[in-house]
Amino acid sequence: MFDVTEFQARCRAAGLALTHQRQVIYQVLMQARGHPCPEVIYEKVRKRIPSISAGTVYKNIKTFLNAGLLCEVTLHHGTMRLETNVQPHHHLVCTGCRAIFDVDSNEVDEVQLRRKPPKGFLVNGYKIEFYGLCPGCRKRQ
Amino acid sequence: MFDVTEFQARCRAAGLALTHQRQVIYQVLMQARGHPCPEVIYEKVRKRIPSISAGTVYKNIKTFLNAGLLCEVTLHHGTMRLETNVQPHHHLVCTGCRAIFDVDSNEVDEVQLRRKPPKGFLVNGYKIEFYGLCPGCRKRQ
DNA sequence: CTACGTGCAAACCATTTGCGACACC
DNA sequence: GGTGTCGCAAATGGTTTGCACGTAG
Repeated sequence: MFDVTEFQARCRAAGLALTHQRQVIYQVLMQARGHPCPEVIYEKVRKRIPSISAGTVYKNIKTFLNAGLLCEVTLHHGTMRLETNVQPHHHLVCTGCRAIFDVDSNEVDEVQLRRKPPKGFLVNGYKIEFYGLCPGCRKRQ
Repeated sequence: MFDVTEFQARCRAAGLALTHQRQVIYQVLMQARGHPCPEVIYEKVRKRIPSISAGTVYKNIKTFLNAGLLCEVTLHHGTMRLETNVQPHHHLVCTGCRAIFDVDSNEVDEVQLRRKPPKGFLVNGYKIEFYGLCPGCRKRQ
């Protein structure tokens, strides 16, 4: 699951100091189910380091994003949804409670743009979001 | 482009009063290039109705969303990105400047989940987001 | 005339920033 | 020992809310 040695190595590779706070934040991120937002992370981290500040959590999340240790679920502005799964994959989103589930790349067919993208746009990849209702929200309706 | 009569009809159908503010907001939304956030809309509306308040714009955007006159680009929390194109379609997102372009459904292949979604999840549809760099951001790099 | 819509101002929440103190390397 | 990191607290930015007044139906 969480491998300190590997985390150390990755930090060193990125030129980042290996602080206790960072280890805990990363560990919490890895162990978090779903695709937590920074606030949730902050809450969980605070259980282990009560004195930690929100600023530190936000700063380190940004640092991890820059270092490629973390991914943002979408690129749109707003509340971040995070995941340590850096491998390309897709998402299944509940339109009711906005829960997010992972869908492996090999579970869906390859997609290709039939036409050329607009003048000069360079396409690097894509993500698919499937929408629907999770079991809980289905019952509630 | 903007058809007052149709807007009237849609408002009546949804049981909404036809106010001047609403007409201007909707018109601005329709004429807006890209996928504007509420703030941008607010700015543009304010040029025509300087006395309008941000609250009114936000309230009406919510109203339009409920009435199905408007779509949110993503379901994730945070800053809204809006579009009046209610037809299903996909997006091309610039990872540099976060600009969003539309991609018509018939420009990409149909996608199917190869495996069953998690226990009891009911899938209604999907959206594809292509990522890349727009011409402007390509130059800048 | 009455319910719905508007403007205003304050509140809210997530996130960012600046800075002095502290810890990793 | 010096740069990078932390904690704190204040600032910011987007969005929401409550309420008194105004207007569409």
